[in-house]
Amino acid sequence: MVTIKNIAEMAKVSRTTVSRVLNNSGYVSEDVRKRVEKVIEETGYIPSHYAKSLRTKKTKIVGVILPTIQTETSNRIVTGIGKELSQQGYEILLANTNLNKEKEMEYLELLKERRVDGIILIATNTEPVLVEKIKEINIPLVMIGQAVDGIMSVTFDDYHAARELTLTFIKKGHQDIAFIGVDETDRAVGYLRKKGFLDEMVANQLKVNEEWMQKAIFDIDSGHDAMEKVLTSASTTYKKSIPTAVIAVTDRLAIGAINYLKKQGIRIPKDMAIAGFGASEITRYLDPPLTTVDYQNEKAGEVAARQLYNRMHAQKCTEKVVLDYRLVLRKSL
Amino acid sequence: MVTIKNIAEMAKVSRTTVSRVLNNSGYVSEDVRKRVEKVIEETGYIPSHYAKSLRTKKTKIVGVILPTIQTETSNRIVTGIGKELSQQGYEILLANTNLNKEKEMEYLELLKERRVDGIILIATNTEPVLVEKIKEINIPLVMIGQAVDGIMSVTFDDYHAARELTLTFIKKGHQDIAFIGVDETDRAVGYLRKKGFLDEMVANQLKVNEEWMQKAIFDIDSGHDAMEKVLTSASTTYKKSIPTAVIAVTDRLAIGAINYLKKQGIRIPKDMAIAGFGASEITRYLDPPLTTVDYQNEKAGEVAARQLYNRMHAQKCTEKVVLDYRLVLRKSL
DNA sequence: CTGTTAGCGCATTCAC
DNA sequence: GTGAATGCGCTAACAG
Repeated sequence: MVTIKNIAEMAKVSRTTVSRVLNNSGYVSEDVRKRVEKVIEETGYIPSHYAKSLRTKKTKIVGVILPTIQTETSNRIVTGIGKELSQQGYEILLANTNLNKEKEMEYLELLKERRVDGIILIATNTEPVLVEKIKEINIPLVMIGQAVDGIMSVTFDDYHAARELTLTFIKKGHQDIAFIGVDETDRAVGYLRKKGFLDEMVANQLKVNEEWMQKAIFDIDSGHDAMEKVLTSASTTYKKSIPTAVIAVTDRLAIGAINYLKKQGIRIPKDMAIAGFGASEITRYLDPPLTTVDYQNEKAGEVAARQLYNRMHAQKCTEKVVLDYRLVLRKSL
Repeated sequence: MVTIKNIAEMAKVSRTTVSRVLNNSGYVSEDVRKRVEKVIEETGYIPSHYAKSLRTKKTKIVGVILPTIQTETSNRIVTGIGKELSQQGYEILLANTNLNKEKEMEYLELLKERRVDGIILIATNTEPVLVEKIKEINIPLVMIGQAVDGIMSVTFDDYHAARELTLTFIKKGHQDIAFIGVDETDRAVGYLRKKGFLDEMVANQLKVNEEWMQKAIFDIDSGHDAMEKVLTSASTTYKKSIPTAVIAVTDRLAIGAINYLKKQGIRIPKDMAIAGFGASEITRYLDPPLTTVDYQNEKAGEVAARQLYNRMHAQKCTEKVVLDYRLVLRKSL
């Protein structure tokens, strides 16, 4: 492997000079520069970035911890991060936990070991141990999707999105609305979206039937099963009534629910209106197209990256950014 | 930042000894080890990986170059790579070209600069400049999705998958089959899948109507438009006939096509049978469920990672692996 | 404008 | 078992 030393010898200059032309720093006369560049060209020399890092204390690497790469949300966020960061000459070290919470902690250590300049954490939980660890490793970090005191974050306005979506249902005349949620340890998706729904119902003097509130996990089939439970529970209670609408906290859950509804011959939106969250691409092509909430995930990634960049360069930067959302009203409602 | 030197001083041993306990190498007496470990624990010392790399010439990082992270295919491949590699203590440096071919070359240089131990390239083309660059940088590399002489690769059996899928259509009685492809510079998806289709048609003495062979790009709407062209061209020719089936080279294209068909009131599969490639999750939940080809992308990622690992450790490893596929027959056919 | 010197944090001889 | 010495490839004072 050819090094800066070799180049220096071949060009009959000092290593410092080579370093100077490499980094365009300091003054180098035109002919010396030419000479050095020629040698570099000939040898195909490419400087070692980590040797440089050892000196400069900057790796120009940002670690991105995510729960799974297999969702559109993650994809878009990572795309956004990548676009923004690559412009600044940073690369991304991928840390995919595959939904394993323990790995989140491990990766935090690992990224510290790698001396990444910053970390972006696409979070699914806000447990104290995690928060503690984050503060312990002491690396600029911004969290996406969940907000925690003392940690920079970019979040979505889950609460108000849920409220507005619910209100839209109500305005359309729906009073009996079912809800498919997820565990509340996911504060953003599990807790806030549910709270938004409930608060808006109450604000409109509407009761919520406990049996129509189902909890699912993050996959399509789970949405199917939750929908089934809503309808079968309805038929076994004294009320014998059925909701006229259902809100699912993710598009995938909504897709699962739709699947069940279609199997039962329940027409959408005539017999049952439905909506999801996330604006995944496919929702536009469903039959009928699904009403959903667009959070502009890619933008979230960009914003987070920019926040991190500012933080890494000790510029002023707000602690918390809450991103806007956009209701995407389609035929399913 | 606390370093190995500090630890050594605090534990009243030499740096060498600290290094020994860190790497479990050489002999260290039990009490000295305890002492050192205690100091490490107290200080929260985490060794610098890149300083280590400078000495060992191993970064334990693998670069993954991909055209886009926004497709299920990529996701699954990356997931597979990640699972396999993390077991071996490697991390992934993400290089997302966002479908920009020039960036492919840039990233190759960049990864060289970062001194990654190996590279996995999810390729969309096999242009000579790219191949040349790959050989020039001289880093263990395995390509996924495309095969090139002299480069290790993991590919899918696109040709035979296309043939078998086509044969399945024919056996169901279809003779007039349309085809939605992509540009042939993508040898695997564009060229091989098309060739498989054509060869199988010919092998069964079936003619292919030129106007039913449409070329699209990689998005859903493009599938919609291609389908439209197939049907409108059909109605303007002297034949006045319409195909009874259509094969799209990706699931997304198929979804777009289905969208158009439904708008036109054409029933699937009664009036028009259809199939795609890729086995994306959603195909299972479409109405009707879409027949497709499962390439086991995650496995491809794993295999590629294992191949790369072997290559990096100078073990014997086959140059080219061709993965099996599986037809997923569903109601759309 | 250019070279000398020094050292980043670590692993690896080679002595003892 | 342990330590001293050395150098990986690079940048950053500091002279000149």
